[in-house]
Amino acid sequence: MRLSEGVEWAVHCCTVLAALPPERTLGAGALAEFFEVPKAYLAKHLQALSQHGVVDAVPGRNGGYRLARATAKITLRDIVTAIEGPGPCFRCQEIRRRGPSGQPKRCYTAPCGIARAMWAAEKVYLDALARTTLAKLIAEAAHEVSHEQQAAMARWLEQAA
Amino acid sequence: MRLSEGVEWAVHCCTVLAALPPERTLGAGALAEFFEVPKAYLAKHLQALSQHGVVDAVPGRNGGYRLARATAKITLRDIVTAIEGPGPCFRCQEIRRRGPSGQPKRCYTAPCGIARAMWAAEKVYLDALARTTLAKLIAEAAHEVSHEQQAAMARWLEQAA
DNA sequence: GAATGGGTACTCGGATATAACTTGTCCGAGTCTCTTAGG
DNA sequence: CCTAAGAGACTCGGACAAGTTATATCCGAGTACCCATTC
Repeated sequence: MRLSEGVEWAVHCCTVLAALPPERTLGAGALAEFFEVPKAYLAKHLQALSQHGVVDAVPGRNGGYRLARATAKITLRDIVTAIEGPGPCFRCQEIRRRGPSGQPKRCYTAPCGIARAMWAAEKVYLDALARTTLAKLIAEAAHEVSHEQQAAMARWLEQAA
Repeated sequence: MRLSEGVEWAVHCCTVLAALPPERTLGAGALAEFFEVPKAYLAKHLQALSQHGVVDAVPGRNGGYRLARATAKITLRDIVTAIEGPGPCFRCQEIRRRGPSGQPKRCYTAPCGIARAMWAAEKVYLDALARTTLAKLIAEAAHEVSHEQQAAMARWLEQAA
């Protein structure tokens, strides 16, 4: 089990977008330059965020991306789900039905207990992600990141305007 | 993010091994027949379980696998970790250091807040898996599975002896 | 009849191909801006 | 001077390859059993 590195990219991009003045946007190219990642591939992930309503995409010359709603309303779960897809990590293949001691399908009404346990753990995981808002992440970072770097980021945002 | 289907195979195999009389073993071939899965590939996963101390492998003619300890001492976390590997799902690439506003490495002492949040969620997930013992799964299944199927499984275990 | 040595059959274990998915790239559709020509 | 039309440039969006991991397979090493031979 391994998450796509696109998740890390997406979350970081959202924190940068959160620093923008209202209505301003930032293009995939600018974000790719900011993080030194392949532009086209980052664009793919931003596209996923856009399709899931995490960010808004503005087409046209001065277009780009901006957060679709307030940082307090965006959670890590939203971003992870957008990048990784909605399906559960554990896919029950119902192998209990197969083999010599398997029974007809009608005998299996409830989901397999193993699958239920795995899904319950996944729910706990996603709930934990849902409790972490983008606003909380940014507030934490504000205390930890040096003023120097925050200034450097502000300067970069200006020149990228 | 997607778990290997080997996880499902491994857990089901453990429940079958738990039904064996003490000291009896079951080979990879028998388990593969029971679940109608490719024998060689299942063997690979059983090998992983063996290396992580979940099951014991007995070589030789009447050899095979048996649980390494009591079902109450084996958790879903043990099995998932054995199959999927020990590393975290989220691998922080430290992209915060990169790009035009990145700072020298010494400026980043604590792990990235994003990574901390992701890892905290993973810990919750693994803790949930660790609370689900094999004994609990089997006890639940005993109430749900029909007596007919339990008898079929017992018969199969006899003829596989 | 009992013991022993060897052959055989069955087991696990790791090294080896194939398939699927993640990663990475490219080009087309659409939109805003700037320029320029005309009124 | 103001307006408006058109070209241009920059944006997102989906379609198209390459690399890596998961899937599937095979063959070798080792062990216990079975049987024949011998005492």
